[in-house]
Amino acid sequence: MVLPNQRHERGVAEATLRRLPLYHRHLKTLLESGVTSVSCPQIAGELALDPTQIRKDLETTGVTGRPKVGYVLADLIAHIEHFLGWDNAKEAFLVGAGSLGAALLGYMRFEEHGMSIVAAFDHDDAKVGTLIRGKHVLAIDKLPDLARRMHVYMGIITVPASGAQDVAELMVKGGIRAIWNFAPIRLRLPNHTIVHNEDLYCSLASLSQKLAASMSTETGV
Amino acid sequence: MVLPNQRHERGVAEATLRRLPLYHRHLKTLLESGVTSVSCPQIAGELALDPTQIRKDLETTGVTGRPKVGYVLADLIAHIEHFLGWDNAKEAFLVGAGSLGAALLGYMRFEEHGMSIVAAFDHDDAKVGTLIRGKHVLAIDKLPDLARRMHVYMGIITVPASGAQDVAELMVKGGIRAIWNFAPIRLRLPNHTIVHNEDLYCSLASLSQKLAASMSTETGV
DNA sequence: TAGATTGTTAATCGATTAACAATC
DNA sequence: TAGATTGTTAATCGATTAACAATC
Repeated sequence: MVLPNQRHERGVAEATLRRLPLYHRHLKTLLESGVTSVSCPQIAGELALDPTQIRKDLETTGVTGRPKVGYVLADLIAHIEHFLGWDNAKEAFLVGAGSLGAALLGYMRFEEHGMSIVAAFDHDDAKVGTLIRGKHVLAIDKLPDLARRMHVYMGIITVPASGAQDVAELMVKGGIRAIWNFAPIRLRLPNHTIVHNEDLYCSLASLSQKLAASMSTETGV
Repeated sequence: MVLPNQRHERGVAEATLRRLPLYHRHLKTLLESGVTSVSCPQIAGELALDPTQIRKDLETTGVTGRPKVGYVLADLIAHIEHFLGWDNAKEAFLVGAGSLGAALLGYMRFEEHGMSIVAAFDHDDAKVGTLIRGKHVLAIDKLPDLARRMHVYMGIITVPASGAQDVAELMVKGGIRAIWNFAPIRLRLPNHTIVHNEDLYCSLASLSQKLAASMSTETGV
């Protein structure tokens, strides 16, 4: 039997974490258009979602609103950004300067979303020492030391599946705690490491199944 | 009140659709190593998942096994591939030949996962007419006609958010039914269109929140 | 046969949705 | 005040997990 542990705060629902950025993006556009306050039913109408669900989601960020009025827009945005850690961007190392890695290195606006890629790593000597999208490419074996010295806690893996486990272990060795893994493989890491898998094949599966189902169901239309 | 409709088959759980590729990948490696049959408890042990959940997931593909023995490996793989539509790869058009688009064009093995990218589209005249990763880049306005003539039903959007809605509407106009959207924006499309959003900012949110939470919780360790 | 695993039904759990009092 | 919206509690829904009979 597991005793309740005060330290071990109840994790936030994954679904909520994935909806908050949606609200955030919409609220930012509202802010730009000069709006100063907003209500859940309003957001719900504009995003075609359920107002109660939105209220529950916003509640997790700790923001409070006023009946009849709604929320102060700037306040709401600030709460979401703080809750997601976006107001304090974490530096990240990216490993695997291939085409996908290069694309991510060039992604603008990760800074506004809690992450700043400060360097890339690759095992290819031809790439080491060069700049890709303005970011230095370093040799992989430098990673653990550098991560520790620079206090980098976030890593992105964009190497092929075959090399991902080794890269992940180097990251953990360097004290990295959160890994965004784009390699199509399940990493085996210590439990305290936070891993988010961005497995495109898994993602594609739901789309292809639904399309296949829709193609086979139709007989006439 | 909604009457039960035999045509409208109950949708498969999204979570199941996302786990099937995991099993598939693992089973393929088992197949390569010469294994011919496999049981749920075995898979569960190797992937650190629950055996009952795996059995339920496999059940949705329609495969049947034998008590005590398990499933015939080749049979199981074939059922997953058929269920996901991977045994009959759909042709796809990709719009937005930027760095992310180019990375996807170069992705090997989409063919084994139900999708074959046959051409790319871009509004940049400098790119139109060239080859990227061996795929022709065409002018965007050619898309609807070509999609209809070639019977292409799947589209991938890798343009910036500002252009995504227009691209999506062109796709729908061309008869495309399933869209894999990498642009960070919610598309407004007819209900019959299947959309899968691959919003990296939303995805990053869960990772950054968990990291931020873990950084703030620790006082000593 | 004994034992392990499938197939299936029931129980649990968590997230979504509904209901409603408090309040501005 | 009347009406709309928040905050919160209860009900519903669906997915996960457990239980167990059938079977090889």
